[in-house]
Amino acid sequence: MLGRMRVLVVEDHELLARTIGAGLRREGFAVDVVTDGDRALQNLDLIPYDVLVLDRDLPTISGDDVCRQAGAHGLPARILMLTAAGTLSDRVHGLDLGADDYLTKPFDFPELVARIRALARRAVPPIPPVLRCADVELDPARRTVTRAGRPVPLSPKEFAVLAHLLTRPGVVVSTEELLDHVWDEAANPFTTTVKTTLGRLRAKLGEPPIITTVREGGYRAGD
Amino acid sequence: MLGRMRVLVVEDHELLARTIGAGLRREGFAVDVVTDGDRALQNLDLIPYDVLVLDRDLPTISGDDVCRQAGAHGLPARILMLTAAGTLSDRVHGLDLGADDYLTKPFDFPELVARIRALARRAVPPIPPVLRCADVELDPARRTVTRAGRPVPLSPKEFAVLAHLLTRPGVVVSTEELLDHVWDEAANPFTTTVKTTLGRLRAKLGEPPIITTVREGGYRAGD
DNA sequence: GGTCGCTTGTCACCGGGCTGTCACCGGCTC
DNA sequence: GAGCCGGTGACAGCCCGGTGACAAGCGACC
Repeated sequence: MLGRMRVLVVEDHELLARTIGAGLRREGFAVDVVTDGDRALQNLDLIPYDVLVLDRDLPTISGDDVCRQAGAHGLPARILMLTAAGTLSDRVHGLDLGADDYLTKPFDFPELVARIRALARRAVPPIPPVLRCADVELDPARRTVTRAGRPVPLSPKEFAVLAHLLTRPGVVVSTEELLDHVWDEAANPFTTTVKTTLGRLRAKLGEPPIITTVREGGYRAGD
Repeated sequence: MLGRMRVLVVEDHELLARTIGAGLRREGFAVDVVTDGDRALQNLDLIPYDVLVLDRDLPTISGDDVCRQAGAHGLPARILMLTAAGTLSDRVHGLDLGADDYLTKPFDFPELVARIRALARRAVPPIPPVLRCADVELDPARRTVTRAGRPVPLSPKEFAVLAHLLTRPGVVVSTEELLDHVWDEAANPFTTTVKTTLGRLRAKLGEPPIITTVREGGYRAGD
């Protein structure tokens, strides 16, 4: 990766924070260190960090909250969460909150560096964890869809199609692309599978329509 | 992110491979499963996967080699490596080879799913540029045309003709060229199809005219 | 193991809008 | 004024997409 990578370390344990900061600087990163969530959010507003190293147990504002707000702001930083040795569900929950990776304390420093590098390689901003379109919300982590607050039960295929459409609202997605990404090799492109699935999806979503058809083109959600 | 969810699982232990495949399909991913590195590379050439779940210990071609070659090909897939419980340096090495994440066996299935989701949460493909001419805008991705901000509903043929003209503003496009690019081989060159379509297109675009006619030459948009 | 229910792929059929064709008209050029 | 060339309105066939029905596959549950 080109240029210096900007890293923000958020860690309330001061000694640990300094140690991490110094170590990362020695590895060539441009590092800022703050010790609480308020400062973290302030800095995030000002500086386009590449990676955010975030302790989960913070005073005032928790790491989870920082994570959520960072996601909501559409901030470009990749998030690496530091957690105390916890349960599996804790760890999974962290990822689904919008973190891109996590590391359990205590950790070895080379691993932290390697993970930061791996994160910085992903040049692309993360997507906020919940997809919205009008009064439809799709939560990838919880695998749920609601319309006007009411749950809409969807089958796996229907959910995948809707998720695919909602990632790029307003963009027309062709039948071929849907077959490529939602179905697998076994899918027969000469059948009516896609349009049938879309019909069922539309029926479950109800009125007014969320998905429009573009003749000869494909389907579009939103706008 | 979740919309694009094509996953290739490369795992030589057949039962494990099947289990992972079935589980991921139930989570809504489009999954292909192969059991060796050769097949993996073949599939990677053919299909644009989003995430590659790669066992490190493979027969014939090692996971490391697949990883390297996938990286060399500039393939878009994110790589999640599965490793036997190994040393730290092994794990770091995997990340530096180009893998984006790793998981040590044995692992819990929910964690695998969470990590794949985290990986799939990634770049949106670049948006094709919007074509403009005076107050007319044509967005190829959204398949929309607006005039002075107001949407102009066009049929597929009309849209294709306008798009073709707008890609080279000011250039005269002959009827033959339009037939070649917008219509297919079945089009009958001795009929009035093109001029009829152009008439309808002009009518929908309204005043002032965007498309001018060059007698004996063809049509031109803009300039 | 049997049965129920859900999901999903396939087929047949329908309806509507797109589009190709034709006839006719109008303007420009010899 | 005749000959061309392009524009326009009407119309009919057709193709694309929507829908309902059905069956196979697969878990879940008893």
